[in-house]
Formats: sequence, C-alpha cells, structure tokens
Amino acid sequence: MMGPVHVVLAPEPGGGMRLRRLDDPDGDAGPGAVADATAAVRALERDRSGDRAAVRWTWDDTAVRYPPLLADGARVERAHDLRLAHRILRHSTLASGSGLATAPPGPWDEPATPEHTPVPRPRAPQADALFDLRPEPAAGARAHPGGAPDAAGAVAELRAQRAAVAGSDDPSRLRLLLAAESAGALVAAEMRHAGLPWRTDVHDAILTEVLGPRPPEGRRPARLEALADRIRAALDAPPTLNPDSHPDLLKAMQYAGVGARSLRKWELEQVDHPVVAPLLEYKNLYRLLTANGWHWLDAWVEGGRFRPEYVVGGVVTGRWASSGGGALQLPKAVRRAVVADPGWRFVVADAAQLEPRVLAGMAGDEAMARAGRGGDLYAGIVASGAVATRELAKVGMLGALYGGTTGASAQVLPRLARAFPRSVALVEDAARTGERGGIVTTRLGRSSPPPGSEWDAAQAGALEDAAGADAATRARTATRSWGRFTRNFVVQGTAAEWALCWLASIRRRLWELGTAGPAGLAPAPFADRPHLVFFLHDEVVVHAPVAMAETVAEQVRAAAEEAGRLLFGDFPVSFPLTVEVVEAYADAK
DNA sequence: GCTTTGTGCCAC
DNA sequence: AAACGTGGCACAAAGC
Repeated sequence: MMGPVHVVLAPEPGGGMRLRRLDDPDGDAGPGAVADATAAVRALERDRSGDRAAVRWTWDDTAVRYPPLLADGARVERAHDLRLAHRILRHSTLASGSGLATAPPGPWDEPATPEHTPVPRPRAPQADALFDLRPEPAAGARAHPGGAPDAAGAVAELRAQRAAVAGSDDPSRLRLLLAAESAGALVAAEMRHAGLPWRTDVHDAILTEVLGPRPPEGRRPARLEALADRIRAALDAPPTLNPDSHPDLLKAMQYAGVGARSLRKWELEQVDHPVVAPLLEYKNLYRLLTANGWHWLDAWVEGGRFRPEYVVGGVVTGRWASSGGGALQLPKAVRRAVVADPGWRFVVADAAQLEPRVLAGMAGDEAMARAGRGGDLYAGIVASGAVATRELAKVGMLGALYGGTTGASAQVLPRLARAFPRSVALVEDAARTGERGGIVTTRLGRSSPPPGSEWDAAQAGALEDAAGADAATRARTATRSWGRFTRNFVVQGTAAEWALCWLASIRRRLWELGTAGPAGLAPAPFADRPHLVFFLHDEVVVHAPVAMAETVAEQVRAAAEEAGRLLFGDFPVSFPLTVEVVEAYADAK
C-alpha cells in the first residue's frame, strides 16, 4: 500500500484552482491548474480509493471549498482545514513557543472574509462587558486584503502548522485535535448538503393544530387572538392592550395587582392571578409562531430538507455554533415534522451524561468511571453511597461543572468531593486558574482565551487607592465569573472533542458500509448511502435505509467506543449511548 | 429611517 | 430577579 498523497487545493489568482502535491512542491498534482476542480478531485480520490485516506487534501476553508464539490456529487475522504487549525494552534498552550504562535497576526488570523462565507453572515457577537472575546487588533495588523491565500501561501501555512505541532508539548494530541476539527468541518458541509428531511405538511399541521390556520400577513392566528382577549379580560384592560408590548403589559399587570415584576415564565408561575394561565400559554404559542412558525418554514425548508449552516468551532469551547434557522435549538414541539424518507429511518443516538464521563476521563478518576459503568452515571453515584438520590447526584454534578454556589447543588458538592476527589479537584483547579486570569486547556489542546480588557480594568480598578466597595465587588464578580467560565471550558471543550472524534468515526464507518441498492431521495453522493443529517453537541441523527438501520446503530456505538479510546486510551471510562431507530425524530426519547 | 439594546426562551 | 456554563434568535423599545 502506498502512503497517502498530500495535495493542496487553492484558488489561482486568475481564476480556476490549483492542485499541488506536497511531496513535489515545485510541481503540481496531475493537471496543476485546473478549470474543473471537481473532476480533478474526483479523479484523484478514485485513483487512490483502495487506500483509506489515500488523498489528504489541504485547503484554506472547508466551508468554502467543499460545498461546490458536494454540489457536483464529489466526496473527499479527508481534508485539513488550515483556517480552523490555525486558530487552534495560535492559542494552544501546548504550542505556545512555536513560530506560528509567536508570529504577528497575519491573514490566517482573519475571520473568513465575506467571499468566504456563502450564506448570510452571522451578526457580530455582541460585546459583553465582562466576556470580551474579540481578538484585540495588534499594532501593525491590517485587514486581510480579501483574496483567498494562493497555493504557495497555503503550503507555507501548512508547513508552519506541522512545525508547530511537531515542536509542541504533545504532538499526538494536537494532531488528533486538528484531524477531528477538520473532519468535523467535512461533516458540517455534508450535513448541510444532505439536509435534514423535513415534512412541510406535517409542520403546517402542527402549527394549524395549536395556533389555528395560517392568518393573513400581519394578523395574529386565531388561538393567539383568543388568548390575547382572555389576557385583557383578566387584567380588565382595554382592547388596545398589546400583549406583545412588554412595557404596556407590565403596566397593565401592575394596575391589576399582579405581583410579578417581569414577564419571565418562572416568575409568572409563582404568582396567583387569573392572567397567569392565559399569559403563559400566549407566550408559549407566540414563541412557536415567531421562532418556528410559517415564516421559518418559508425561509429554511426547501425541497423537503432543512439546511442549516453549522459553524464549526464557532463556540470558544470548540462546540459548534449555527447560523440561521436556529438548528441547534430545534424545539421538541416541531420535531414531529422531521420524518425519514420512505423506506428510510433515523438512527438517533445520544451520549448519556457525556460531560461528567469526560471529566472522569480527564481526571483519571477511577471511582467516577466505576459509577458510570452501569449506563446511568447518576444512578452509579447513588449506588456508590455518595448521595441519596439520582436527582441530587445530577444537580450536584452539574453544579460542579457550572460552578453553582447555591441550593441543593452546592450542598451536595462536599459529598461529591469526598467520593470523587480527582474529578472535583480538576474543575476546582480550572476555576482557580481562571480566577487568576490564567488559561486552561482541554484534553486535546484547545486553550481558553485570556480574559479581556474589561476584566483587566475591573481588577485594576479595585487596586486603585480611591477604589470603593463597588469597585471591589465588581472585581470580585468578574473574577468569579471568569473562574466559572474556565471551570466549564475544560469539560465542555473536551466533551466537544469527544463528539468530534465520534462524528469523524461515524462518518468514516457509514461510508465504509457502502451502498444499499436503489437511490433514495437524498442528494448524491448520499442517495443510496446512510449519512449524517443532524448533530447537537452530544447527539447525532443518521438517515439510513431501513435495511441498514440496525447495522448503522452498531457502528454508531462502536464509534463512541473509538472516541473514548482516542481521548483517554485504556482508561476504563465508558461512553454508553441511547440509540433508537425511528421514523420521526420526535419518536426518539 | 436605520442600527443597537434589552428581554425572554429555545437547545445542549 | 436569579442562582450556574455555552450559544442563537425574534421582537419591541431605545438610540442615533
């Protein structure tokens, strides 16, 4: 078997694409500059198809380069995403001494330019006073001129990345992280290409059932209008009262003597007044209408598929974000509309108690790993004798992961600390590091950002001679808040790494299962193959021909075991899944 | 008129 | 008015 060939694919300044083999930096793979990149990619993938990952592509940005290939029905086995890798290496404490990390900011530090972003750009993240994560422009840094890096630039960047990894404190972990991140980018593009099967007629029926028929533009659906009347009646308010206006509604509620100071659900639930029931229901239906109503259907579902844009690494911790359509917040109420194609099924799998298990693995916590062996980690904690009930075990663990300081979660923390000292110490250490303004790093090497300028200012303010009590309070609040962030970062970030490895393994295994006879409704190259259609932090949905569903379920389980081994080697922490084969997403769980 | 901010709820 | 992490999104109000 030949080793893999490494091929850089980059745009030519004058148009078209260039394929350059890395082992032959002065020459070009096959045709060199090509007008039809798909044909060239397809030919090379086919020539080497006997070998797993026989072709290793490198390009600037999977989200830009891959969709056109997929549109032509071409799939690549493996592709290194330079921009995603650069971002990780630039900040990782494992590679902090590298040339890549110490160089002044360059084009690879720029976010993807508008030309790089095929779908509507997400709104700029709002600057939070405390968590200002936007990179601070260094002196001398200037905007990326706009054009994508050419082949020479991509080769140079790849070499810098390889050097940074090779010279790092843990090359194998970083190598795995970059491979997983890059594979995730392929999965994201493929899921968008394939789309999540969506039955517009079922969705419309759900809306009609709970809201009434679709009203003319600008009018309330009948059920909402009726609830608005009941709200007005309960408040003795005039017909002009608009329940969508918070100030008006709050005023009317105050006048009627409702003892709520906000319109939050949890607060309304605590007051006893006839307006509460219709108001809560109004808010419920209003949310469905505005977030996933007919407008959403018109905007996001086409040809029986929902195609969201996933933003790989879009969250600081390494989780994915999404842009448009709210793919990561699909409410349970509309999941009935997610129906598999005729003759196909969904294999829905979700990792049970992923974050505490990941914590056990990171901490080398044998006791916690043992508690997780039976499938339900929280039940295992109860069985260990540490706490009395499953609910306490759950809130206690979540409190440890999030930094909860009140209520039941804080009360059971000492008991958890006694029973699982290694796990608790790991998150406490991460919190202390953050409180000092330090940086924490995940299992595979993704590092947290340093605190922003607002944080520094708060700390400095408390040290000034004239500093008052409120300056001290502000500094303390900022300190603790950043500690909660770094505490959670290590666990959430490592869980995201596990999930990336899981996804990558599922993707490869599904492809290796091959085809299943006649083509279905999915687009090429997935028409006759099981394929991923949805991912949500610790959950995946595979769309598969009926006859293959059980095999797919087995492979998804095997992939979870593989992910555990990749991150934690022989350490005996398990990652059990809930796996179901269903026709509609709503039927899972 | 437009953009930004505040509110509140959805997902994990 | 949350307490306790990460996000996206829609709307009304406020600001320019």
